[in-house]
Parts: sequence; structure tokens; C-alpha cells
Amino acid sequence: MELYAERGFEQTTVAEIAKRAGLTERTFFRHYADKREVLFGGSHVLEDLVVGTVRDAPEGTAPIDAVAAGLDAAATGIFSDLRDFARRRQAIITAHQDLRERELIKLASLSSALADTLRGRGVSEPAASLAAEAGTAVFKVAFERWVGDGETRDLAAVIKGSLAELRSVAAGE
Amino acid sequence: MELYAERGFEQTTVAEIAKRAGLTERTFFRHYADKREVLFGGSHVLEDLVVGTVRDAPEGTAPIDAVAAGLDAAATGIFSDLRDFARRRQAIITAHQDLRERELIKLASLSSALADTLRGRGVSEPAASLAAEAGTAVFKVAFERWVGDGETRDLAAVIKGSLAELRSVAAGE
DNA sequence: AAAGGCGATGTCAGTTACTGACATCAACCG
DNA sequence: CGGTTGATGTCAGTAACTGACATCGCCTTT
Repeated sequence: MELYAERGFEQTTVAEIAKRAGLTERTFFRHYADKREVLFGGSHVLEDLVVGTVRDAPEGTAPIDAVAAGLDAAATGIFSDLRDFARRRQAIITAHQDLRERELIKLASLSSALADTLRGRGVSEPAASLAAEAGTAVFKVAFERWVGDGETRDLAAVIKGSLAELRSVAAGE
Repeated sequence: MELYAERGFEQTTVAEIAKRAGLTERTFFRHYADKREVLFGGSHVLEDLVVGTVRDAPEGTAPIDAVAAGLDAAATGIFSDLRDFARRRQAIITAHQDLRERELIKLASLSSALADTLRGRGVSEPAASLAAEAGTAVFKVAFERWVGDGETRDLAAVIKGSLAELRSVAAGE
């Protein structure tokens, strides 16, 4: 991340990363599938926490509420102390299409895992997929706001507000 | 697309594509930014139609309804005769992560353009972004169903049904 | 018709991400 | 002490992409 921030993602070669890490280029590729993946090692932690929370939600919880509980758990359990880090990381990601693509597929993976989990709780299609997609959409919009300027609330609060807004929007207001 | 279907995306080299097209590799890259972009030339057509429809929606239309009108226009105006083509194309895309990523960023671009358009119509944030994300989520889920097996309705009908389902889900049912 | 400009294409050389095959080496295990 | 195993290094190769320059056909202008 240091190097990506210093000279930009495209201008950083894997050879340079490996050198600063005291490793070989070949070893780098044994740890990371590609140059982009370096910035996304934490995505499975997010996915596990969100999915686990949804899975353990009380029976009878509405799908969208279960998803909301999962997102809230992630906001308070992972991101609460990481705003500065998230901002630095996000500045790098948004500057390069390749990284934006990778971020999107991580979110899509989260959405897919959420839909699987909801189906495991007896939610049928397409409700499961739509609840999962709606939840990740809320997370995406809220996260962008949270790392942006002029937002003082913590992530959990922004998510809560965005979910309420989605409810209004979906109701046709 | 022929070559990607025959031997797979990764196993197809740009040299082979250029040869079959009777061109040089260098010329290929003058027409397409990269190997993946070949399959996404139509995405700006989709975006233009959806955005244009939203822009021209009657004043006072609720954001989600304007977006729904845009998606409906795309379904009837672009995809109605392209189901077979869409299926062949989608089979290639879903088989390769690189292509899935590219597809996601095209959808994200649509969502972003939609949000801009809604803001142009006076919708404030985060309602504009959420309506746009919700709309593209509906499109994504509906499109997947439409190209999948056992779906006989046309795309417009699937979108309509998915949107209704999203409304239920968002309402907490 | 000649001249000149311009857009599309070809040619060529170079960089760099990524991969497979094999060697090495250190820790651990029986 | 010999052997196994997992992580790393070495090396050579492929293919995506890029920049610089040449060429060529078409169109305009004189």
C-alpha cells in the first residue's frame, strides 16, 4: 500500500513490491494471486462475519433485517477503528479501474454468500438474491459516504440511515 | 465470441482473434482497450437508453419508478430478440473471473450514470444513489433469471416481478 | 491532376504481469 | 541421523499491452 500510494498502482511493479518486502517476485505471487489482491486480503473476514451473523439471526427475522444485522456487526466489529486506513486504501482503489473491478467482485461475492445463507434459512428466490443485493447496495453507498468528506457519524449509523432511505425509495417516495 | 466459445477465454490469444478478423494485433488494441472489452461493446447502448428514458420521465415520477421505466425500455428495446445471444455471451462471462469483473463495472457505470441523472432531476443523496443501486440490482437479478433455465417470461416481465419482490423485501416481509 | 493532410492500419521493439519446472533449504519427525 | 514437508529462490517462457514510427488510401484544395 505504501508503494501504491507513493507512485500509483500502475507505476508500481511487482518487482519493487517484492524488493521492499525482502522477497522474490515469485514468492509474491505465491502469497497473492495477482497485483490487485494485495489490497483485498480482508474481504473474507468481512464476508465471514456478515454471513455468520445472518446465519445466527433469530428464526423468523425478516431477510432484510437479518442482512442489516450482519452489516451492523461488520461496521462495529471491523471498521470502527479503521477509518483512516479505509480512506487511504479507498483513495488508491478509486483511482484505478482494475482495482474498482476487483472491489466490485468482492462485494458481489459477499452478496452471493449472503443469498446462499438466506436460502439456507428458508428464504426463496428471488427474494434471497434481492435481499442480499439490496443489503450490499446499502453497504456500498454507506461505505462511500463514510470514507468521504464531511461525514462524522460512524459506519453503523450511516448504514442504518441508508437502509431507512432505501426503504423509502423502494416504497416509491 | 466464436473463439472464446470454442477454446475458452484464457486459451484464446489476441493474436488468434486478430488473425481471424484479418487484422493485426496492434489494430485490435486500437479498437478494444483490452481482451475483455470485446464482449461489452453494447454496454453504452444500454446505458444511453436507460439514462435517456429516466431523464425524459414525467416530472414528479418517483425515482424508483423512473428507473423502472428505464429498465423496461431497455428490456423491450434491446434484449427482446437477443435471448440466445445473451445466453451464449453470458456462458462465456460467468466462466471467467476477469469477465465477471468487467461486467460488474459496466453495471456500476450504469448505476453511477443513473444516480447522476436522478440528481439532475432534483433527487437528493443518498436517495439518488440508492434508487440507482436498487434498480441495477433488480436488473442484475432479473437478467440472471432471464438467461437461466426454466424462465419463459420475457425480460420486461421478469424485471417487473423482481421489482415487486424487492419492494416486499425492503418493506421487511 | 497534383499536392497535401488525415485517419486507419502495419511494423517493431520493449515492458511487465503471471506461470511452470526444478533446486534449495530449514524445520520437524520418526 | 535420514527423510519428509513447506516455503522460498532461480530460471525460462508466454502473452497482454504500449509507444514510436512508417505506410497507405481517401478526401480536399488549388
